[in-house]
Order: sequence, then structure tokens, then C-alpha cells
Amino acid sequence: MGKRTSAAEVAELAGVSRTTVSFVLNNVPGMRISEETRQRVLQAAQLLNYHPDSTARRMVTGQTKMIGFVLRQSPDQAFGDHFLPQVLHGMSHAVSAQGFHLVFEIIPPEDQGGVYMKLINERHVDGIVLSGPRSDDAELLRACEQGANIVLAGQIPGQKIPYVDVNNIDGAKIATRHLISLSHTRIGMITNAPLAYTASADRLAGYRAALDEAGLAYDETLVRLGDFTMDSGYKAMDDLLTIDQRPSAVFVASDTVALGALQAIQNAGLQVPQDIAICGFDDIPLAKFLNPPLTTVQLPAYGLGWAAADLLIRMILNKEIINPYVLLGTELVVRSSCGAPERP
Amino acid sequence: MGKRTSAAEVAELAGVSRTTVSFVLNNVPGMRISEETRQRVLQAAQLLNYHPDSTARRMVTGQTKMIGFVLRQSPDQAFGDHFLPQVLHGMSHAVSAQGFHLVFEIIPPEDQGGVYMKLINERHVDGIVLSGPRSDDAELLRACEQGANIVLAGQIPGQKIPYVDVNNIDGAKIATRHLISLSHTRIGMITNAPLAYTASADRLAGYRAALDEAGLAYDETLVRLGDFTMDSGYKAMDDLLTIDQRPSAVFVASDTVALGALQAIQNAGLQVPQDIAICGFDDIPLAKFLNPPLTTVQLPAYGLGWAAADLLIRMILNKEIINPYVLLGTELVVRSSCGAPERP
DNA sequence: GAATCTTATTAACACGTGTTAGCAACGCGG
DNA sequence: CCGCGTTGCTAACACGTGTTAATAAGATTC
Repeated sequence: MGKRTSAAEVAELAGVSRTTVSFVLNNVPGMRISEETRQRVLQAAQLLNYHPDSTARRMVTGQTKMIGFVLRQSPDQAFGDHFLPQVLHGMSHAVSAQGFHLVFEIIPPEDQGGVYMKLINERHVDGIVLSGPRSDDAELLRACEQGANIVLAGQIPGQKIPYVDVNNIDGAKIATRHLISLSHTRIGMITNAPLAYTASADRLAGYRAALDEAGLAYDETLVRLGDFTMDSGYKAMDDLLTIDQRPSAVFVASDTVALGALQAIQNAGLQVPQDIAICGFDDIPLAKFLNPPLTTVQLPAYGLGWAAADLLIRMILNKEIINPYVLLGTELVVRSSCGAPERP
Repeated sequence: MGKRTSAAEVAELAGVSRTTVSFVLNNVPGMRISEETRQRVLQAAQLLNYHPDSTARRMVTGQTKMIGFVLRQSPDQAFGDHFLPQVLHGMSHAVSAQGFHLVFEIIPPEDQGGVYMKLINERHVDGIVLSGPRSDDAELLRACEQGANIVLAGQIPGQKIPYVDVNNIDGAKIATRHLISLSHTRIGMITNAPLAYTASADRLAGYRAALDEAGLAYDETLVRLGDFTMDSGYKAMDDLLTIDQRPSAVFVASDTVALGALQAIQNAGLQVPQDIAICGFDDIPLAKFLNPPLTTVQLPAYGLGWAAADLLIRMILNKEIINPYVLLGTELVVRSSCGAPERP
């Protein structure tokens, strides 16, 4: 590993002071440097292959120019995580556009101690995006109280901490409206998760809102709870098929859960969409390869990452913030599982 | 944002020098500190909620305790990346086990300038794991020449740069052997990518080796080239089906490509595995949900991430390195697309 | 010709830590 | 009383940079 070259060595080679080197290389405005010395400095820097030491720069500026992305996830969950790569792309773009870097950290789901707070406390980063926040995370609340730069990916109900999230209510509304527009009047729903999860409750609320605005009655005998897994979807749908006057369409608030529901329908000898229409949520990569291809609501994964990082950096730089509570819109991806004509 | 507390303030509160604070908090061996002052310092530190500033520490130790993970990937590719989350889990574990942190950076596929080298040059990190290295990357070769700490995820043929990779030859051998063990003698192959890619050439080599050891002749009329996509798999398989004496089994060196191949087979009115057996490579999440579920070779994504980070950190810390060229083994996942009885 | 302004450059400080070399106090053998 | 080892602690340096205040030389003004 070749010795690093410091600004002092560049200064010596160019025959000027280290201060001048700094002024030239940083293009400090207001500092009068003659064109001749400017060139000498630039050449010397190039010749010595000089790169300023970010650590020393952090020391004096007080900024690390780094943000953390803390992901609460078990290794098991990782296998089924279809969106992380896109989220990371979004973050990476936003981050490098501002000259920042991204520190990535995974913490176990059960962690409550706020291990990740070391990132801020020891000043490895200027702020963090926290994915999967827990409402019982005392460290988190205290840190936000003290003005730490934190943006949530997801929400904690009741807490006014800046966040970026999907507009789940709206997404569910769009999906349900689609089913209604296809003349369905008995529309079932299977949630993506227990209602303790904000996203789950919101998607249920969106479903109800769509029924309301169409003048359809909400019938809770048509609603079942999923819990992330295919299995839960299978059971829920199996159950829905046994009631008399079974629904002619179902909105399943998670593609993974919908996968199970689809199997239950087909195992019962029924056809999708002829006998039952089904609409999912998330648009996982697999959705378009299902048989039939699944109509679903697209999760704006890239946008989530981008918006979260951008908001956080605005906070760090004290830039103007229009709205610290960002809800991203969704889009319906029409395929053939609802019987609608495919849109190009 | 509350003012940070420095070691000096802790020292003042405890009534000792800053040096003593440093000795106590770092448990410096050989330094005699009386139990009484030790306690005073610890209490003061706790009371003031002191956390040492990593930047200042970096300054004096010369180590950043960070490694970079540079991923060469376009946003389009991200959607089809099924392994990144697992790779990151592996890295994250290895990294935090050694008290390091991970800096994540994405660069566009066409980048040749070595933008990512800024991570090392400006000393943001102590070393990097580079995914998707290009053999025409001049910056990379020069940096390695100069002794930079770099580990490749993947290989550059002919260059002796430390790397971690899947044992593609072995994986392909295992897959082909499986087909042979099911009494197939005319076994076709569709590669995952053009042969310029090491992984692709190696998987082809493994396929040939398995044929060899079974005494089966290599017949290049049974081999087609894929290029990552489903479409390429569809075309390749469609083509294979037209030759006389079509193969009774096919090894497709990528699950995604196999997806297309499967469609081609089924569109031709043939049954899998009755008419043609098919074995994939990668074990993407979707594989087990295909119809029929796809027998395939599991890519050790978690292990790749772990091993790469671990090797890099060993290099950084000058620890003993048994072998800087790591090839990870694979495992066959038997499902029903080859007609073998499923293993539990 | 003295006073003032402009131009080009630099000396010196600050950031917060790890660490080496050294200092004062004390006990103990002679 | 002197010399010496031990114990407990600290002063001072180093790390590489950004930035403020100051300096010297030359140009301009009155």
C-alpha cells in the first residue's frame, strides 16, 4: 500500500503554502490566486495523485457526508425480500447526487436496544433512514426528541417523526375500484398482515373507502386476515370459499399471500378470473409469471428509497422541506387475473 | 441536535486528565489506574452520555473500520436481482462481527473510470468488495498493483486478484450428473450467458466434465447460448426442439433462462418432466413455485457475501489468509422438474 | 511622498482522539 | 539521607484538513 500524499507535499512541490493548495483545489470563492500558481498547484496535485483525506475533512467540517440505512430484517426474511435492490438503487442515486455515501446496516427484528444508534452517537453518519421502526423503540423516540436526523421508512402511528411510506389507503382503493369497475359487487378481501401493522390497517381502510364511494355495503364476513405468508393466504381463501354466496372477486393485499389464495382457488377446481377475480398488492417479480398473470398494485420501491434518502439529506443540510411526511402514490398493473383487457 | 460531549468534558467532570479517560474507556493494558478513579471516569462518561467520535479516532488510528461494497448494476437489473438481500446479510454479519461497517455503492454497468476508487483514494473505507469486475478496468488493475485492499465478487480470468466466487464448474457438474443418474443420455444445455463471461464458460465446462466422466460424448448440436433473459431461453429451447432426436433432458444454467425454456416446452405441447426433464441453476425464489417446481442448483448467496467481507477484512487486518481465491460449493435442490423423487 | 486600497499569499488555530515519554509521590533497602 | 523501583497519572505530540486573520508587495489616490 503506497504512502498517501498529503496536501503539504503538494504545497512543497508547487512551491506554495498548504493554504494555497486548499484554496485552489476547493475553488474557494473570494480568494485571489494568480492563474500561474493555480496551474502549478493543479499540476503538482495531479502529478502526486493527490486525494484529500475524507477523515481529516470530516474532522474540520463536522459533517461525515454519510447517511445510514438501517434495515430490520432476519436472514429468513431476506430470501423473500423482492424490493431491497430497488430501494437501494433509489437511495444510492439520491445519496450520490448530493455527494453523500451510504452506510448499510442490518439489525435483527427483536433488537430493541437501538444498536443502530451507535451510527449516530459515534458520528459515523449524519443521519439515518430506519426501516421497520417499532413503536416500543425507546431509544428512537429519545433520539428524535433530541433532534437527531432520522427518517422512517414506514410509520409509527401517533408519532410525528418524518417518514416516507407508500400510500396504502390509496393503493387499496385503486385495486378495489378496479374490481368494482368490472361489475363485481361481492368483493372479498384478505389482508397482508395482522391489523396491528399500519400498512395492513390502511389497506383495509382503502378497501372500505372504495366500497363506500360505490355505494356497496361493507360486509365483514367477506374479510380475512393474512400474515405475510402463502399459507395464510391459502387458508383464508379456503375459508372464504365455504361461505354461501361466495365473493366473485377478492382483493388480496399482498402478492405473496395472493399466491396462496390462488392455489386454494385452483385446488377447489375453480377458474381465475372466470369464477373468481383476484387482485394483489406489491407487484413482486413473480406476479407476471403466475398463471394467470396477476393484476396487482405496484409498490414504488425505487421511489421509496430515493425519497427517504433525499428527505434525510435535506434535513441534514437544513434545506427547505416542503413536507416531512411523504406518501408515495401507486399504480395499478392490469394483467389477466381480474378478467379486464390488458393495457399495453 | 444537542451538543456532543467530548472526552475532555468527561475528564473535567471526573477530575482527571483526558488521557486517563482514554485509558479507562479503552481498557488500555499495562496502564495502572486505581479502581476509584476508574469508577469515577465510568460514571462521568455514563452521566454525560459520552460516545467517542469515530472521525477523530479514524484520524489517529489511520483505520476507517469501514469496507465498501461496490455493485455494478443498472436499475433495470435490480428488479431481477434475487440474491442481493442475502449477499448483504452475509456481508453485514461478517462485517459487524469484526467491528466494521459497510458502505454500499452502486455504479452503472458502463462505468470504466473507476469512480468507486474514490472510496479508497479519499479514505472513506479501508478496502472494497467489487462485484461485477471488468477485465478492461485499468484503474482496478493499477490499484491492486499498488497493494490496495480489494476483493472481487466474481473473477477476472488471468488476473491474480483475491476473489470469492461460486464453484460454477462443480455446480454444473452436479446438475448434469443428476440428469445422468436419471438415465438420460441425450442431455442438452442452454448457457446462462455468452461464453465471454467466466461463469458461463465454467458452467459449460462442468456440463462437459460430467458427460465425460459418464462416458457420454459431448455433442455441440445440443448446446445453445442464453443471455440472461427469459426470451433467450425461449428461443434456445424452441430451437433445440426442432432438431431430430431432440434431447430428453436439458440443463439450463440459469433459472431465469430456464423460465423461458419451460414456456417453450409447454407451448410445444410437451410435458415436463415426462417428455423433457429440465434442471436449472441459481434457485431463484420463484423456482419452487413453477409448474412443475424446478430442480436447480442453489447459489450460496449468503456465503458469498460473508466470505468476501471476511476475506477482505483479514487482508486489512493483516491476519493469516489460508487462501485468497475462494470457491464456494453449491447444493442441488431436487424438485419435480426432472422426474426424480423429491428429497425432504 | 504619504496614505489608502488591491492583490497574492501565508501563519496559525481548531477539530477530538490515541499514544509516548515523563513526572511526582511513595515505599524500601542501604 | 540517598538511590531506586513502583504506582498513578498527565503534558504534549500527531493525524490532515478548512478557514480566519494577518502580512508583504505593488498600485492608486490625494
